Amino acid sequence: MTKTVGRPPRSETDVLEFRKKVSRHAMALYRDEGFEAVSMRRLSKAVGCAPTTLYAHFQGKTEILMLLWADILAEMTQYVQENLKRTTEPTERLKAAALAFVGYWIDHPDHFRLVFMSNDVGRSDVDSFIETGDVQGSFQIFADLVGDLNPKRIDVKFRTDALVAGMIGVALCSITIRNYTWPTVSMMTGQLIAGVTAAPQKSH
Amino acid sequence: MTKTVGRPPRSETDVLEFRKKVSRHAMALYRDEGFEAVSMRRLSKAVGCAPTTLYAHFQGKTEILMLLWADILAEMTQYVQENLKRTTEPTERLKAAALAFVGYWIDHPDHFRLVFMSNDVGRSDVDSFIETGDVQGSFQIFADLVGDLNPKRIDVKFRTDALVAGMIGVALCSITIRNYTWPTVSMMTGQLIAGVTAAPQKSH
DNA sequence: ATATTATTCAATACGCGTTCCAAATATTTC
DNA sequence: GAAATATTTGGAACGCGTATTGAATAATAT
Repeated sequence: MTKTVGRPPRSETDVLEFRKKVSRHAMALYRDEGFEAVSMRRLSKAVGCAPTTLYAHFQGKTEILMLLWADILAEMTQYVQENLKRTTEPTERLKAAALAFVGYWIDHPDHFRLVFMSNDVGRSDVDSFIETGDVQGSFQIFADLVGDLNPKRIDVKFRTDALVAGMIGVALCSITIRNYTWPTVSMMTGQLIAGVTAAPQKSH
Repeated sequence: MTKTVGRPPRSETDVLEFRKKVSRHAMALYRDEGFEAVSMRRLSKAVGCAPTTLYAHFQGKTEILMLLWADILAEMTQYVQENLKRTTEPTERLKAAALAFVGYWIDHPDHFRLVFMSNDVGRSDVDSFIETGDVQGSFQIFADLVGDLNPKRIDVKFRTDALVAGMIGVALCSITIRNYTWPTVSMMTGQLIAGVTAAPQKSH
């Protein structure tokens, strides 16, 4: 409102522009040279600013890594969609999607780490304003499949979320606890789906 | 067989002794001062050796952190056992155990990170000879509960593993993706259990 | 132009995981 | 003792995430 003397703060568009630039370079670094190439020093060099400047725009590396989520989640979603069996049989479709989902992460453990293991566990007081829309979007496909499976649309939201969390767990376990003899991904995934298709929970 | 001249390699007992010593100090550091206190430099100081010596006995920090798994898993198992409802109703017992399991990790995110998020994802070529017995042991309680639930003991092993992986996924999601509005832990866990109690999978 | 304010910058620092290397030490056989 | 071998050590180095600080620079109102 009131005009003040001196240089004005960053304009909204400037902020977004810079964030977009950082995002682009971080993505390029990650795609071309892998996870470890995305360091604050190298990234700042690519962007063309001082390392400290990054900290004026982001509260830490974690927030920058989140810029890469959207791309990976989009790629994963596309992969899942390609692997949808051409059946109309709902259970078959859901199973195919689930297998593709878990398979994608197991085939790309670096991507998995980026999305699910790069948060600062413990420091939950920091208000990280992530674009949760990305996450929501990539889960939507499963919500649809679960919905198709259950025309009455009972408990679709939390059945879907439980399935997704379960699949992420299967991926995590398969990736990180490698010397334990886990059942096949197919078997464990089938088990999760059995839960989704089960009768509604009695809310007591 | 043939005696060779010169100093012999470390004796088996010496190796074990040193590993035990490192384990003790790592544990003390972690319990007393938290995750970030367990650094190679501080740990070596506590042990009383040079930092580089640790690398002669372990292939990296990850292998040292694994020494802490057993303790945490034991504590978690005990917590689960304490929270077993006094019911004999199998489903109730399993549900109580599952809720305790997930709750433990959510209440101790640092422990969760230590056990499930400190592996070097991607470097799977390294043959990490972890004591998988620890993991096996802490899952056994669930195998028992699942077995009680299903007297015919059909698919107990992979039903249990799927449940455990699912619960770990629920914990991971609740811990790391905090701004997404997940259903309650109770609801998601109930969903997983529904899968365990479902009819056997048709193996096709 | 000048004062004022916001932002960027370079430099420095800390501790981190990890690697390399030459010097020192320990333990054995001869 | 000497020679041989295994291990430990200290020191330095690299790049890392992050924080601080004071100087430089940019953009505005007057």
